[in-house]
Amino acid sequence: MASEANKSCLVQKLSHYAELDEEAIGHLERLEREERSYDEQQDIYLGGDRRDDLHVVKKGWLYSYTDLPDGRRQIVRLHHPGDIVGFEGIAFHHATTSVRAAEPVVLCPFPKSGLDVVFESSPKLTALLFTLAVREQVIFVDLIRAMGRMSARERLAYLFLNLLAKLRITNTDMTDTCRLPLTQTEIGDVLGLSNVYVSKTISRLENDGFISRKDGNVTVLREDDLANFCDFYDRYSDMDVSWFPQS
Amino acid sequence: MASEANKSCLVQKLSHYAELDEEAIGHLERLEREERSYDEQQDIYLGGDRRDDLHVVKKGWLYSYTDLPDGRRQIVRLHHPGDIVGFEGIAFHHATTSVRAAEPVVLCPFPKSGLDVVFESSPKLTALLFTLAVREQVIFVDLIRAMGRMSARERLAYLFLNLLAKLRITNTDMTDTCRLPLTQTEIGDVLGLSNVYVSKTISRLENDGFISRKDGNVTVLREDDLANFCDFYDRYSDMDVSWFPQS
DNA sequence: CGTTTGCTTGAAGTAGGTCAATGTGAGTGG
DNA sequence: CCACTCACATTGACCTACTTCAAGCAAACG
Repeated sequence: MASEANKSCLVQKLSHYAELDEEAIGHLERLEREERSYDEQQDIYLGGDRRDDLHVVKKGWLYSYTDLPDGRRQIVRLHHPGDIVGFEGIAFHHATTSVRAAEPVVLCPFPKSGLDVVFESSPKLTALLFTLAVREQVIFVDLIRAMGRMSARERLAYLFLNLLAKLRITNTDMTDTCRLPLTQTEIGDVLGLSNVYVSKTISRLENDGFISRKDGNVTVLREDDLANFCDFYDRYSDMDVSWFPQS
Repeated sequence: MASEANKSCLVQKLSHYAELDEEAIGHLERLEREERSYDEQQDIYLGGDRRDDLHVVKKGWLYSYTDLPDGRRQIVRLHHPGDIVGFEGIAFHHATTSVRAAEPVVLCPFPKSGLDVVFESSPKLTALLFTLAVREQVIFVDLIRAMGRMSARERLAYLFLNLLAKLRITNTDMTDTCRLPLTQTEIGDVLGLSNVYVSKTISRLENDGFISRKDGNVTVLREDDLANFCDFYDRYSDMDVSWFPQS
């Protein structure tokens, strides 16, 4: 169906970790049958909503966030093409976070039951999804570590490196530059900082020659130094798939 | 095998969410065949270690933590009886965190392959474990929210409430008091605070009549007020298990 | 071409950190 | 049973990384 060039991001991402047969690929492509577009800053759903479907991200960045009663906000996860949004809906009847488009996006909604089919027919895909869920936990742990014990400078370094590592999985041609369609207020809400201090700290990182900025793109200039500086581990490139069932 | 009274904590915990048949229970009990004791402050394993087995907690509290190169430490997870420790080992060859006993503990080690058996023979148990992995993500998200956007006072309130909610699952007779076998330095390392400020903040919470302390126990005096104060959600009591396969 | 939205920069305020002294059991050895 | 120690908790004084407030600016947009 899909040409090699614009192969589904989801398939592309999952294939990075395990070889999938025709049947498994068929299952995945069926999850992306329907398409829906959303405007920049539009909420896809809100925390507390009753949820029955998940989404595959086809295009654009979005994020999951929660508001505190008094208006403080925390962004807890950035979503990129190939990600599945709304997995938490499997464990709870109601959404625990809200999801918003950071820029114009295209999503493919599919019902929870679409996953049942995957679980029942492909042990290998089940193992992979399970592994991804566990990997996600590790990424949260890294963020907790950054927010609990690192300075603003280190947290920003962590954010940039993590973005690069993640995006490289689906953009194999990517080098050290990536688009950053987030306001500084949003970046602050990811890292638990104020927009003002994000601005000051990014400027300092730039002056010190660690990164550079141009037209909403960030370039990481001294990746090794930065990784060392914030003790960064790439959680995307190698996972243990040796125990997966054959099919 | 086990009498009703000292039924396995793992079985007890999982049974809270879904009815398990004899066979499934048998699988779980097999995971707790072997027992091993550890002293207070002893490390079970260290981040970076090659890991081939997981552990069921039989007795005592332990925690997962990571050190930064310069000695700062972040505790990322508290483990209690009935928890499975080391799930992350499924996604990576090497441990991503270290695990240490907060007090004398008893663990039941079992090989990764013990899980394979579960996956292959019980779809229902697989679904449950998957759901628990997702639920764990939500709990991490709550912690990220607390660390990113809440004051020390709110974070401590969150910690106490979360502990109560979690422990009530396996201790059905528990009311509003729980043991707290952690030093204030350890509590600080959980919440991203210094030991000194933990001391000051807990004292304030006590003076204000929210909690009381006695012999290493904490009592939550005004649970509703506290929950309101830190916008707490109990993630333990109700999960969506409606979609689970029948067996 | 005015309005809005986001970035920058500076000045002033504060939550929480660090340092240091003192207190207080719990365990240990004599 | 007492002295000694050691690990923790407490408390106060001082410090700083961050926040908040506020003003000015630039780019995007109707």
